[in-house]
Amino acid sequence: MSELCPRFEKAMQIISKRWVGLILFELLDGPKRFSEMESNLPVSGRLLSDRLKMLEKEGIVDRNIYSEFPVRIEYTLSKKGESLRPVIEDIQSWANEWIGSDEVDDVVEK
Amino acid sequence: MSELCPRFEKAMQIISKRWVGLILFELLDGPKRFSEMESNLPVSGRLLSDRLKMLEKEGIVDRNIYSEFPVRIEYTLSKKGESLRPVIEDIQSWANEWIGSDEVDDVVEK
DNA sequence: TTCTAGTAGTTACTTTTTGTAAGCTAATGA
DNA sequence: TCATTAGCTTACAAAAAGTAACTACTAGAA
Repeated sequence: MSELCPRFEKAMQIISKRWVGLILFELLDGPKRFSEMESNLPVSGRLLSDRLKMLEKEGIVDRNIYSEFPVRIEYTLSKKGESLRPVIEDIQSWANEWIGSDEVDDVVEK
Repeated sequence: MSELCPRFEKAMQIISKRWVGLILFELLDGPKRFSEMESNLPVSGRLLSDRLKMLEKEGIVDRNIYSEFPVRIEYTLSKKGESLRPVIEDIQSWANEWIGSDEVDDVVEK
């Protein structure tokens, strides 16, 4: 059926999953804790947990546990994740150039 | 709640909608007809139709009607759409560097 | 040893979105 | 009138997302 580059398809499958873009955007800024991301992003704990697990499984995000009191867990980008920086930055540039300030809270309709 | 750049959020909302990446990838190659995309991509007519309408509404895709026999309708990228080329090309590069040939048909699991 | 506070999730449940298949519309020219 | 091209609509099934309450772990206090 599809004759597209399968690696591209797989990459899109990961990156275009809902919330993944915003999670990567957060992490490009530096290590983040679960609760920090939960309050910065409009995403529920359940989905944040799902996405972080998926990204960890894909080798894009690292999960670091610090056995302090209370326990601290930080998420960071792996080398593979960090190398997505140009993608996110290009999207940011595109958005700045082409998305009008009046349409930022439009719902994307069919 | 969210303190992210709202333009970035909006851009991600468009780009990360399922199939949009693959549709843009197709159109970067040149004008395409509906049935051509339908057979090149693993997407059903209903969703292809939905996505093309959404992309047209967002000013990313142009719909050109040629009153020949039989009628021919071609989809092309607008200037706004064409300027997404770097994003798609970066994803392609990233995929070539980081997605192993053995994982291309993995399902993205939670 | 039980209590409480502070993370970091998980579970059970509901709602929304997506996907599929089949049939429908409209225009044209043989 | 019939086949062709291009796409739309409907009805239904499957998957994903949203919500709110709940659990697990640790450590110091009572």
